[in-house]
Amino acid sequence: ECKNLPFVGERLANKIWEIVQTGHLQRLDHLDAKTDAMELFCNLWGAGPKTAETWVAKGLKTLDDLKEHGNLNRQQQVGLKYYNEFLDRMPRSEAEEIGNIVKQAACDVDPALECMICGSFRRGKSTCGDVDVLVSHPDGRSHEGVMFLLLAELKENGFLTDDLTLMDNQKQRKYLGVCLLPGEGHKHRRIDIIVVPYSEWACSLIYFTGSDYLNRSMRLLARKKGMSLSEHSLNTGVVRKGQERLVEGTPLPVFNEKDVFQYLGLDYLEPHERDW
DNA sequence: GTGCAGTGTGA
DNA sequence: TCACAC
DNA sequence: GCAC
Ligand SMILES: O=c1ccn([C@H]2C[C@H](O)[C@@H](COP(=O)(O)OP(=O)(O)OP(=O)(O)O)O2)c(=O)[nH]1
Ligand SMILES: [Mg+2]
Repeated sequence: ECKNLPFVGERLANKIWEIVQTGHLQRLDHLDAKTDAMELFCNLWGAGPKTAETWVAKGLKTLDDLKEHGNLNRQQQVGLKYYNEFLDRMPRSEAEEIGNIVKQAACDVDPALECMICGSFRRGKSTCGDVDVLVSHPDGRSHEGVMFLLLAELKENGFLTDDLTLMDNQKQRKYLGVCLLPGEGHKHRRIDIIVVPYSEWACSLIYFTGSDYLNRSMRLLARKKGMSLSEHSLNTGVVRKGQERLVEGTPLPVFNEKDVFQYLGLDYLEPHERDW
């Protein structure tokens, strides 16, 4: 029956069948200590399968082992510090509070700045894994240097507690970090901020609203139509040989999200319909 | 059987 | 260039 | 797992 559901094929259906019949999946019995450690380590921000593999190979098993012998890079140290806090998601209302603080700070930097909370929040989800904020300036040029000023503003009152990207130059447009709402009883939360030229607002908005699955689907569709979609632009006349791009193509005029759907021949999707 | 998105940051 | 992230 |  469930095999008729999308993304449930024969292999998965058999597993579901086994669980329904026996209340158990044998395949899970063979999972060992190594698998446990791999999962533990891959949930650390900044670590993936490769790094986890080297840690397991060294015989490391616990988070305490990592602190001592993991040779953690800067991001992973932050990941370890907030390991448990980063595991869970925040209520939508909290994401909104965090977003509002960023909006206020942006307004203090320049009242003309436009600021939108994207990601799962914009898709209307009831919980959010982090807060994704898109920032730009409608005059088309004053976004330059804004990231630096915005972060300075947000650090003023200790709202940003840790950086996962370094601000080693003024030109950075993508910030990943950690924030903490003022007052008691709040957890540290992940925050992502991007500052983009206004000409890229629509493509950035599509990208940052997601979902990631929808982004990949739209980008694949673009590719099949000889186009290329990124957070910067939708290009036409792209010529590829496998992965490499032989001809860049030309950016199509895109003024809003609807334009992108239209060029791709898709019906427009409201943000809450993009939650694939 | 093959391919599966495109880009930014850190080291 | 690779690993990891969005 | 799915589209081709
Ligand atoms: O591999 C990825 C990951 C993310 N994104 C885009 C879509 C996504 O919606 C947005 C923000 O990323 P995030 O990881 O925050 O996802 P989310 O959709 O906001 O979910 P969550 O509630 O877990 O934060 O960036 C991609 O295009 N590709
Ligand atoms: Mg998010």
